[in-house]
Amino acid sequence: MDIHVQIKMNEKLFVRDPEQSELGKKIIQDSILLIYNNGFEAFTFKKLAADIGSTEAGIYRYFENKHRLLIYLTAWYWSWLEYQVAFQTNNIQDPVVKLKMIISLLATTVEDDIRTSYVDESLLHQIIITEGSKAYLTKRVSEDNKDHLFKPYKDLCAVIGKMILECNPRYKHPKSLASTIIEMAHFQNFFMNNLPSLTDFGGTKDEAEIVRFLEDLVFSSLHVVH
Amino acid sequence: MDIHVQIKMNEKLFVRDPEQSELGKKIIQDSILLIYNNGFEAFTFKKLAADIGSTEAGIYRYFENKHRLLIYLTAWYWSWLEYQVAFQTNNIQDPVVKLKMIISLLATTVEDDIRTSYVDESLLHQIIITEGSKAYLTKRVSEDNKDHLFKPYKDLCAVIGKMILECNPRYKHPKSLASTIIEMAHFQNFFMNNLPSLTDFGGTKDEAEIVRFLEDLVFSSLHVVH
DNA sequence: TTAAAAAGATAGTAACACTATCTTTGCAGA
DNA sequence: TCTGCAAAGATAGTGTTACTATCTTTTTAA
Repeated sequence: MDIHVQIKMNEKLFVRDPEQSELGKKIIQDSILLIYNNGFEAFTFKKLAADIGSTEAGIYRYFENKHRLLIYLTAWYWSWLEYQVAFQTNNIQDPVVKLKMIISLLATTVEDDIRTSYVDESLLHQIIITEGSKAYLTKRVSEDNKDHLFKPYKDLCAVIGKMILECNPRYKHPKSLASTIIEMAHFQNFFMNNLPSLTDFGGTKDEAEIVRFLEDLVFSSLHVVH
Repeated sequence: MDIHVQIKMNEKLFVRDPEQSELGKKIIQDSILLIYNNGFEAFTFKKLAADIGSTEAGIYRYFENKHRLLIYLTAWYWSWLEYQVAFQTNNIQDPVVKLKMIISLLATTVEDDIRTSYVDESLLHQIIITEGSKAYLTKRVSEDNKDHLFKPYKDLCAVIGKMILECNPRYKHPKSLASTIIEMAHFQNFFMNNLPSLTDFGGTKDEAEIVRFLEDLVFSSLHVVH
């Protein structure tokens, strides 16, 4: 089987669709590498262009600026993760088991999905942990939100919210609990590796502990035994 | 009573202590205003200098760069909040009541503390919500952490962690739950106001609902009735 | 009174974040 | 095979940002 998963992205995320050309794909591939290695602050279109043997102006033909590229990467990641969730929870009936699967997908190192040739999901996952929230923590959030740039994130949150209600239809804050799970899956990971005293996992640095923490948090809140 | 609260800051946070001069205090006061109004990305030392009628070089005599200034502001805020927590929970015996007080302090709009003349805590609170995590979400975290720049945040987290254990000594993840409370008090507020579909408070936009969400989250996890 | 610390004034540089324009390449249809 | 047009490459230029340096003036504290 030689299946390629392609994710249809909102057209406002780019100037020219990077999935439609070799240069576009190289921009995605190498920007992931560069941001992963040097961080988003140190990342520039000039360095990216040099890396892929193109020019600054060439990159600008695909993305308005580096912030838009970051939003693109996060949107891509959340879309891909929602697909993973749908795929991995398919045929599971028990919403508690489903929710556990989602927590595990969120909080555990992802492997590179070979069906998406030019995106290294495991690097992208690390980028989302460190840089993801910078996509929306800006003065422009509302405008960007009107352009539906955060739809994949919100969709995933809605999916998780629904599953929470399936576990306990009387729970009062499904969406807030969903966004808490998503954010904390990443923040606890970041803290564990960089500011360990903010977590209880500094000793082992084991992602499985984050999963246990989140499961306990969620199912205690839902008053569901797991 | 004319009491002035002064917070002793780590010397690595600045080049010259801004609390020791008029210019320094103006830098703090006006940087808060500027970042509040335009966001951290658009904030520059040049604009700040123009605003306070000084020069760019003048600002650099106090802070190495704008990122250090942001770390300073966040460190100041967390120190001030820990003081608030100590003050407001003094004479309360019941750890559950104490924890509720902390949640309320974290998640509710703060009023400007008149004892700190040049810092507007209510604006600073808003800045911390939007820009706070950018202080540590960088490639430099570990180095900055070695210089103890995040100590006030970690101290507050430790205080909350202790109180969690007072409520339930057998709870397994006090520090992670503490950092979750802190982060979510802010993120749910940001989401409520900017990406409301990520929360259950989009309709009312009422901070009291965030408090209820967090209390339910915490006391469910601790298996404590509140 | 004096000297040294702080602040002000001014200038300069490298990198960043773009925009513009012109040329070359590749490829699809007539 | 020719033609036309879109994508990419090459090059240049501009305003801003993020600093650093140096010199002068003002303030302050011994």
